[in-house]
Amino acid sequence: MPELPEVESVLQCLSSSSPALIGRQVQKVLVLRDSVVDGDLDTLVTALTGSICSTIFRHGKYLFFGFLSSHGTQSRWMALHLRMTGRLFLVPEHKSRERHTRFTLILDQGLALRFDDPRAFGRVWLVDDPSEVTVSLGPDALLVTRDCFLDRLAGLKRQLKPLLLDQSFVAGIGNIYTDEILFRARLHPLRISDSLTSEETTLLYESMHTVLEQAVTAKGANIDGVFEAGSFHVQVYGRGGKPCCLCGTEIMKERFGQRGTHFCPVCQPCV
DNA sequence: CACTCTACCTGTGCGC
DNA sequence: TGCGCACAGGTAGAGT
Repeated sequence: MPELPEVESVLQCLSSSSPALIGRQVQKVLVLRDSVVDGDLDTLVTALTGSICSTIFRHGKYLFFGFLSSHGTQSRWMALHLRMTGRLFLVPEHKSRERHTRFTLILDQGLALRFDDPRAFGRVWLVDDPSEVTVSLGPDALLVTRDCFLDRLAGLKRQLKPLLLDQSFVAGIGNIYTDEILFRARLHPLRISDSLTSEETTLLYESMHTVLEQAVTAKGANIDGVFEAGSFHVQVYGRGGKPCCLCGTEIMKERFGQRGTHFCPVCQPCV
């Protein structure tokens, strides 16, 4: 599932590819499944056709593509969320369609930006300004400073797992990295945020930062070979019943808040 | 405010 | 072999 590190990897791939996405003009918009577009489909197709991609950035798990109209400076933005199984590729135009391709921008120079998504949860939509989306998000989990993190934590009384998953607290962390962060911080997923000592709070921030930095460097997670994209090795996610890499105890898998949660009952004691 | 549940999707892997 | 079904999970929105 693409979380912050995987989305960052997509961004860096699109930004560094040559020939680049930036500067490409959209010749045609192919919508192969209508539900991929949130909002009015015709409006999006009309706005993007003929426009030129001028910038790309990421906030949490969201990607934003800036477009300039070919005749003026009016800018529109395409927001995109990969959800669980979405993938983005900049490909030669003749490879612009696969079995699960939902949406494609046919570009100049024989290129295409292709959005594949087997489970079809991912979405693209048009916004006048990215802030329409980011206003409801917390700061990016990779960029948030320790002081800002501690400020946002203060006064909250919430279970750590749902808190880290809450995109309005910090943006970018999903189910996999939540489990990895809490394992590294040696904190039980159901610990209440206001019960943490200041040392534990700092450890939580440092763990979040370290795990995300390492995963970005590794270009995403590698989960028992399921994900080919990255090489970040998970220590608890998907390892229920297997030995903890620190103490050898069996990793537990339980459902907390409708989500599979993996943790070591010894390294992450319930308090 | 904090939490729970449901809907949205479809490929995978299990039991029978 | 093949069928049915639980499961995976990010987000929105409604409910407790």
